Amino acid sequence: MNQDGVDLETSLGYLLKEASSVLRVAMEEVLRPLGMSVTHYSCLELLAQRPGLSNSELARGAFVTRQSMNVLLQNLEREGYVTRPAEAPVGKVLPARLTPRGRRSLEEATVAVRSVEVRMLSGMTEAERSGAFRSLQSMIRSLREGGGGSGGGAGA
Amino acid sequence: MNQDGVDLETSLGYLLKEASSVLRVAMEEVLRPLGMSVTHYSCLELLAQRPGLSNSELARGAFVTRQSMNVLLQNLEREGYVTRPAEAPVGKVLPARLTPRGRRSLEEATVAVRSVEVRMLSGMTEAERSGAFRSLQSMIRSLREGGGGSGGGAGA
DNA sequence: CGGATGTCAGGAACACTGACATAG
DNA sequence: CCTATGTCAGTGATCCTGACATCC
Repeated sequence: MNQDGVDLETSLGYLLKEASSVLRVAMEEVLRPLGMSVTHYSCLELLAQRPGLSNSELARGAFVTRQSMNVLLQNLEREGYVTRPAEAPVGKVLPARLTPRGRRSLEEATVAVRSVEVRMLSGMTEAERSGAFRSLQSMIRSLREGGGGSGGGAGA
Repeated sequence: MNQDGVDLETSLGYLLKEASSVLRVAMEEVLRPLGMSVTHYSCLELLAQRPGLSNSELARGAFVTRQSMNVLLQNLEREGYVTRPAEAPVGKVLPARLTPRGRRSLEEATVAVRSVEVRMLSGMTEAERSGAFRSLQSMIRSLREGGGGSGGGAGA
């Protein structure tokens, strides 16, 4: 068996997909009662940690297109969770910031999300966590290096 | 900073999402020339390794709903990549199998996907890979245990 | 009867591609 | 000119919900 196949049972790629799927479901589960999607939460969290991020920067941080983030951002702005200046201080970039209401909303969500993360990491030692951290960073870096169609970046 | 936040920079959850996002993009990139989506490929791969899987089982293995998998399966059947008996041999379960055409299609895709997986794992030692494997399995197990609303299965 | 399955249908939430104008 | 950005519009894939029949 598996003379050519990747062998799903032992494939790190498959396991990575499975883990992120389970994590996504778990996060949706705790965020749904708050009327919040994962991207929604990610946006607020990004703004809390790095106030003034632009729409495009938020999109990259939440792993969606800037168009999707724009729709979300407009909703958040209309509902009073986020504010953006009417005029760009420089260029076209509109720096977004949380309102007090946005901050309160995020606090609720953070409690819920953190409980998921704590549960996910239960049963792992500190060494295992830092090992997993480094491994994931390595995978991301390797995929990004050779990934883009812009040409080979494999060299030095 | 981050008196309450999860700190995206050091969050394994965030890193997991990032890694799966990058992996997904990389897989879509190599599968697109073959006219194949990730779920499409996953379905063929599952059938190659475990012939006779039903629609519901394939859906669980590819992390989509059975309705979504059903649509895909019908397309694959109509285009001659997969066959299912007209009558269920037992119960309602229709065991699906790859046709020779499906197998050929999968072979192309496997080469492409495996190159992505190899690239992802480049720069990691064997110990790091098995460590990451165990860590991901642990995260999945922990999230599943306390996750579902079906009740606690934590007790022995 | 309940539980799991296969299948069809409608609608909703979400994301993506394409396109355009603006700014550097 | 080229790139990045913000934005509008249309499209697509996925999901959820409900429904119905079948099989254990």
